[in-house]
Amino acid sequence: MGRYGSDHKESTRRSIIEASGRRLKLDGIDGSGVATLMKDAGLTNGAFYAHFASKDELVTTTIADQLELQRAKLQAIAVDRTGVETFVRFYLSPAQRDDRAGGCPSAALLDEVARCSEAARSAYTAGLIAMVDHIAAVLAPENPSSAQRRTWSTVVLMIGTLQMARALDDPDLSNAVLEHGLDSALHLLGLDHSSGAANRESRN
Amino acid sequence: MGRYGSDHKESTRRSIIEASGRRLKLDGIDGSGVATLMKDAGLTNGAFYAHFASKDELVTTTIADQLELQRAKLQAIAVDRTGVETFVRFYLSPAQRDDRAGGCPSAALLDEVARCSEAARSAYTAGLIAMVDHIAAVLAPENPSSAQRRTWSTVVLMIGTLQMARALDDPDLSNAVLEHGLDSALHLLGLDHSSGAANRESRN
DNA sequence: TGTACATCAGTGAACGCGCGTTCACTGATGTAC
DNA sequence: TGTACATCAGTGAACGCGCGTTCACTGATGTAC
Repeated sequence: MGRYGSDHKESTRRSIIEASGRRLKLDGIDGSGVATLMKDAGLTNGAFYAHFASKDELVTTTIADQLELQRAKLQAIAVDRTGVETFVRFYLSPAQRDDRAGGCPSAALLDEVARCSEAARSAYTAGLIAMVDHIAAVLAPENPSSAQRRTWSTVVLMIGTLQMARALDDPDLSNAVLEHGLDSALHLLGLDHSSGAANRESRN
Repeated sequence: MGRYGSDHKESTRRSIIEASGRRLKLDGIDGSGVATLMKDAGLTNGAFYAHFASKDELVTTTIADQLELQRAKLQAIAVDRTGVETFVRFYLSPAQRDDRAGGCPSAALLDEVARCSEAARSAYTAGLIAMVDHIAAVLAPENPSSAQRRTWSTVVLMIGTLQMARALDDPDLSNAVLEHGLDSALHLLGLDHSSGAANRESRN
């Protein structure tokens, strides 16, 4: 054996992936260089290729890891309908909007993922399906597929809302878009406590 | 005067902005170099700085231009409620999804815009407000502000849906997400012709 | 127990390349006389 | 009318820099004998 413990390399690999998750979400995929990613993990650029065959392999691995982390968090919080609402309210909060490095990978990277390699898009697709399936199962335990439509729509609404809230340079408008998105997300999921359109209109 | 007509430089500038619109949407902002942008416009890199002070200035100008083009298109199509529905149906079509270079600037660039300069974000914000205001005015002519909530939510839903449809690597799932997004967008706008939740459920 | 060697995660300089930007120059036209 | 000059959009080479990637080397440890 060398000078390191038997699980040292694996733990280094994990620290690279975790640092990469934060950096990619903060600066984007094209905006993050290998040297910066390694520096974030406390290493120098040369060690990178002992862990990954290419930057694209790290990107793919990071996307899969980020979605898995988010799925675990979703599963812990969204145990029932009230839990789903809690998750949605947290997701569409100013705190989540302002935490780019620690927040949702989809909101930070979705349009870049669309330009990524087949491997990265495949990892992303698998991660998203897992989360949508979980939400649909909570909303309609007896018949999850019946909740697929509103679940997919709500997920893309939430992602789009967070992206928009980050892009707009007017803070009041950004907050308003978050609130509108929250109302509509809960409405699409059937989790709003209003009696119909008249009630919703009155809140505008 | 030099060897060119009096409006030659202005028309060259326009051709750079138009080529830039396509290229930025195709390869992203970080993914598009000045030399490529100029080559797309039929020029060499050196001429760039006779038209723009920096790449960021072109990006800002291009974002403003793209949103203005989209606003003009929206205004031409969405003249009444039926027109809004036509616009939404076109937006969430496979053809729009597959036309990245010619399609929606928000769907192609929204998460990159969030990382852009203040000037670019400001141009984006102004462009989005103009479009949302137009739609809200068509939906509720007597009281446009009452339609702001559902309009903003629908716009972010549409953008998120198109991004997701482009990121997913399963064609069937991508099509399904487009269709779910369309149903939900029309529902949020009050343009669906269903009688309620039961009808929507049955379509899943 | 002591010494020579193998291991291997990590270092840091270097590769060729494309980035955003600068600049001396080109050359077709209009103007001056 | 003919010639010298000014104009200026566009050219293309070059700047320093950071990119993704490669590689000879380091050095602390475990193993062999």
